[in-house]
Amino acid sequence: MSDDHKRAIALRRGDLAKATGCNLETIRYYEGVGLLPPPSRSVAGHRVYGAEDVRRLRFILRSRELGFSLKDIRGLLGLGSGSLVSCAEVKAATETHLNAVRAKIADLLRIEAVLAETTARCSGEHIPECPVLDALRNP
Amino acid sequence: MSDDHKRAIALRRGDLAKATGCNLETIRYYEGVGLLPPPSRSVAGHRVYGAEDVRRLRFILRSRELGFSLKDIRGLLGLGSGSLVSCAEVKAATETHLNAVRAKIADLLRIEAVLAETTARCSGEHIPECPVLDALRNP
DNA sequence: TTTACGATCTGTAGCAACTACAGGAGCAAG
DNA sequence: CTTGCTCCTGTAGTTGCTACAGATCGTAAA
Repeated sequence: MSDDHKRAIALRRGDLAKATGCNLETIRYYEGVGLLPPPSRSVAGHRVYGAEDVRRLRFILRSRELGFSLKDIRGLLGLGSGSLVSCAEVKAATETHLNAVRAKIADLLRIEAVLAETTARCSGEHIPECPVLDALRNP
Repeated sequence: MSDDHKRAIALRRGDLAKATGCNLETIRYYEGVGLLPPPSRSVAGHRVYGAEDVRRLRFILRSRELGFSLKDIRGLLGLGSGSLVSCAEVKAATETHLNAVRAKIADLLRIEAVLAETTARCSGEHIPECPVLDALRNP
């Protein structure tokens, strides 16, 4: 009478993949790296998942969409050490990540400016010296 | 009398690394993947580089800074197949890459908006439900 | 019942683009 | 001659998957 007192849903790996949009093999991978707990098994040894696994995997995938690394996500899930992640800790992790994202955006904007400028200067004709190649040659 | 008619400079691997700012091991790696040609060797078997190697490695590093993949760079260097990369081909490759960069920027801006909004909504206090975790849970 | 097809199981190898080590030699200075 | 740096080779680790190979399992039609 412990586990699920409601009629438990039982999903196979392919079902979980479809339910979450996750790649089939990635599920096994996440189990391997400890993001998903080892699920119970059918008599034949097939993995059997429940509603909690769906929620957890959705959380992981959503975090990945937002650019968190698997290490970050381990933290968000409270698998780091002391467990029981506090709201403040999650906020801190998110802010750190936000800074990293902003840094990357700044990087890419600089790159974009250089690329846009160089291609704009290039006619595509057979000119003695190519400004694009020049830009690559001269930092 | 062929190779270098000027007094050739002779750099060891560490010298080339310093001259370009490239990591020492990366030089060997680039040789392995065919971006740098196998250099001549000293009697003892040590790699010996010249001015052309410095130019080529600088070109590679600069391209990497701008986010080109090694595959892209192989193309820019004309190692693909028919060699002799035309200005138009370089321009096309650069524009393709520019589009990819812009797409990535757009991605990151969306991510940034979500992260900024969620952390703004979070006080860091012990509130029943954490809006950051909610945001991760509900796509 | 048999047979076929799909889904699942395991382990392992591959991708990018490096980085870092282990264990052995070379070379210059004190 | 010894110390200490550089260099040599090959290989393993990183991150986040993805894709096989070869075996087994579950189900549905013939």
